[in-house]
This record gives sequence, structure tokens and C-alpha cells, in this order.
Amino acid sequence: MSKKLTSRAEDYSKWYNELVVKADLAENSAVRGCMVIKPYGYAIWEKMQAELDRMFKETGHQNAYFPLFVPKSLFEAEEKNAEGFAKECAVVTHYRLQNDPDNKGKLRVDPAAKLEEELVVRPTSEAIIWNTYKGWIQSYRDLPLLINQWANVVRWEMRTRLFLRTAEFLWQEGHTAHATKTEALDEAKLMNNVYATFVENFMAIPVVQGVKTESERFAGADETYCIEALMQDGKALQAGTSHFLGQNFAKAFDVKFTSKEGKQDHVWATSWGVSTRLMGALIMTHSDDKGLVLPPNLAPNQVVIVPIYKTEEQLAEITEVVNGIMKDLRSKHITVKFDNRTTYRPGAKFAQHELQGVPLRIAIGPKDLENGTVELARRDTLTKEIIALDALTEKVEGLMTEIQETLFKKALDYRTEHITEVDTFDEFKTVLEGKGGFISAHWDGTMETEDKIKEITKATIRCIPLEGDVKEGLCVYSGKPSKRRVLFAKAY
RNA sequence: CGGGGUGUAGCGUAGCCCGGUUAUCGCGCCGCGUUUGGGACGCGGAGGUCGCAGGUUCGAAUCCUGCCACCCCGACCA
Repeated sequence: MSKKLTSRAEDYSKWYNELVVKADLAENSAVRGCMVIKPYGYAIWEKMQAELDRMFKETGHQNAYFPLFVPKSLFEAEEKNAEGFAKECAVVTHYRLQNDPDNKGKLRVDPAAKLEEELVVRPTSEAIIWNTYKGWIQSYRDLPLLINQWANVVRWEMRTRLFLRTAEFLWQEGHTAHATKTEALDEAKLMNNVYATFVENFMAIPVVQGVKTESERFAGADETYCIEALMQDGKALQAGTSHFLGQNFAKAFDVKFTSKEGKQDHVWATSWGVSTRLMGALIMTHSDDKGLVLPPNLAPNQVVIVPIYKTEEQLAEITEVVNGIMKDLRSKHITVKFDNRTTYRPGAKFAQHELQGVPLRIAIGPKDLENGTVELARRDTLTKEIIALDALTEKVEGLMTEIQETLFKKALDYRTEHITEVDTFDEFKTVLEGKGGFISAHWDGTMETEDKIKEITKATIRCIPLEGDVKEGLCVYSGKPSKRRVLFAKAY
């Protein structure tokens, strides 16, 4: 297995097909572009879920669950939101099948079982949730309402891309209600910050926090905060969004509360989400030609131990030593697996674990038994060293942190190198076509210019960064005055 | 929905232009033995509606027609 990885999403997809995610389960266009997550891939998603869930709860949120089906009348209540998603909705129109009289052994939709009102399979849950919130909120004492849902959603995209845009995907969506605009805005910023912290510290993927321009904003939002990551091929990936929804949904669903002063007002809202798309980000940020590279914080197994032996007796001896190692490592909360399968040889095991991105591998054989040592191999640097047994636990503990940091730094260095300031449109095009990455350039703030640049170069404004250079200048395209630089890139 | 491409065993493929024994090869799978510090080797074996339907022909994986599915590019989008 020496297939050279290129950096395009499709190539990663094909390769990891064997390992993490399998696409195109059925030979039927109705489920085309859905994804099947294999157990190992799901274990990674579970780790992500667990950490995010912890962070949500730490910031005062609770989990709940809402229906998959959204009655059309609810769905269309918030006009902009409905319009934004209308083109990609799967719709349930019937509730029963029957034997097909013209086609023996086949079923057909029972025409008598047509629903009075069609049900939209949620592409996002604002509508059904806000319809529910209406009954939950009467007083300022009911606020803030801070709820998160772990769920699947369906978006019938014209074209799917594995990991990044599948027809069905798993995500979490937070939906909060607040008494004041400021509080809601703070919530939206806070959650964007939670995402940035998670993605950087846990997934070792550096992100830029920013706000979206009007044309890139979530349908129904007044402001969209986002985290933007840069993939190894120089394309940007929106990794998460947090929306300030103003009073749009409260007005559409008539969610009012009585304030301390006895006045009625619509509540202020936010919604925020990250999805299995993050797994795509993980793969496209850290992988190399040998396969997946997992940061220790995310790895289902942080350490794998491979025994090398000729005889049963040797294996028994090794097992005894390994049991001690595992006990020590587990006492330090390091997850470790002993790969004592007799059906594969060591070289094959090495390759498999590298493919799966296990951060650290310990090999132990007869020579080690003699010398009281083990061989330690890092997935991130692909380096090996011999370590004395009695120094092992401490060494491994240190490496967990070090590998995590090394991966982040490597990705950060790459990104830093690929943020290019440009001041002319020619330079803009040259950098975009050659080096790729983010382009930091002045923009006159109009949608017209944004559209024009997109039309000519396919680059979009990924975000207006929250931090950094705010010097004035001249728009790279129109030459008109610009308040600050924004980040352009070709995006997934 | 437009443009391009592909469909042969679990996976990857040869054969197709120019029709002709039992459809090629590799990986994987099963059995036995030898192996085991970087993807082992030998011997034996199983596995196929050649995408589907029709047509041409003595004969079709190969030629013709229709259909289906998937992939890539684009519009759309997280």
C-alpha cells in the first residue's frame, strides 16, 4: 500500500474508505452520497462528541431531542430560513406502501396514504425547535434557555462530497433563547469560541475566528460567526458556525416573554453547530502518505503494543511485561491496546496502526526482554527510539502532550505560511492559483465586489477576522476605500 | 440539470478498437506447512448474471440500440 496521497478531498475519501468511512452504501440514487461510518471512524466521532458535550455542559447547556420531521407549515414560517434551505429538502408525502397490482412482488406508494401536510426531513431544526420554545417561554424567569441537540440532518445537495457535504450527516445544533440582544450576541461569540478551543486544543487544527459577510451568512441570521481552517491543499474549510439570530425566529414563531418590568418582548436567539465534517477536516489537516494521523486527544487508542516473538513461551513472557505496562499507562488515563493477534505478523500490524493513525506504538520482543527495554515509535514524526522499561510510563505521558503540540504547531506553521497579504488584483490571482491558502486583502464592503471576485477567481470571503490587522486601505478589486483586510480563499 | 468518463470475483484490473477454447493478473479470502524486530513464503483451493434489457451473428465481455448506476467538472451548498 504505497498510494501517494494527494490532498484533494476525493483522494482522501477513497483512501479512507477502507478505514474510516464508507460512502455510497446503496446502488440507489436515493441514498447516494450518504455515508456509512465504520466502528473505528465512529469511535473518533464519539471522542469528539464527548469532549464537545462536556464543554457545552460546562457553559451551562443541556441536551434535548426534537423530531426528525418538520411540518411544512412550520418550516416555512421563518421566510429567509425556509428560502435558504428549500432547494435541498427531502420531503415525506406518504405514510404507507402497498402491493403493486401491476408488478408482482413489488411495492408501491399507496396513493390513498397521502399526507394532508407534507413533512420536511430536517435540514436544520430551528423551525421545530422554535415552535416548541413558544410553549416553554413565558417569563424572563424562563430565560436564558440553553439547549443542544445531537442529531442527524438531511440536506439534499445537488452534489455531495464525502465527509464535507454528505446528504445525511451527524451534528450537534445548539438553540438558545435570551432576554436581551447583548446576551444573545455574547452567547453566539462564546460558542464560536468554544468551537475554536475544541478544534485547536483537541483536534490540533488551527482556526481563524471571524464573521461572515452578508452573502455567506446563515439563512435567517443577523450575524454568523465562524471558525475557518486551512487544509493541506491550500483550500479553506468552514469548520463550524455560530449564529446570532436576532429576533427573527422569535417573531416568526411568536415567542414572547414578559420582562421584569412587565413588558412583552420577543426573545433573542442563537444557533450553532458542528458536524461530521470535522472528521474531514481532521483527515485533510494531519494525514500523510502512510495514512491517518490522530492527535492523542482524539485517538480511540493512544498507544498500541505489538509483541514480537517466535515461541509461545516468549509470547507468555512478553504478555506478562505488557500487562504491567498497560496497568501503569491506564493508571495515567492513557488508552492502550495490546495487539496480540496471532493472525498477523509484526510488520503488517505496524502498517495497520499507522494507517489508523495511532499516535504511539510500543514494540516489545526477545531483545527487549533481555535488556529491559521497549521500542517506541511516534506516528507524527515516524521516529523510533529504545526506552528503558522503568522510564516508559513517564516518557509516554510526556509524548502524549508533545505529539498533540507538534501536530498543532505543524498545522499552524503551514497556515501562517499560507496567509498572504496582497494589494493588487493581479497578485491576488497569482497567489490564489499558485500558492493557494488564505489571501488577506482589502475589500470595499459591497456584495457586488464580493460576487465579482468570486465570479472571476472562485475565491470567496471566508471571514472578516475578529482579530488582527484593522488598518484602512484600498479595495483590491474596486480601489474604493476599505476599513480592513478580510480573508479570501477557495473553499470546500 | 448540463459537459466528460467509467461499469468484468470482496477490492483493484487485463481483454473491447479488430467477435471465436474453460474470461487475465494482483491483492484479499479458505486449508496445510514453514515463518514472525517493517506489510512473509511454498503448495493446494473457493469465488464471476462481464451493470441491466433487447438486437446483429453459427458464436457477444467485445458490435448496435435503449435503460440504469456510479465517478469527475460546473451550477447549488456546511
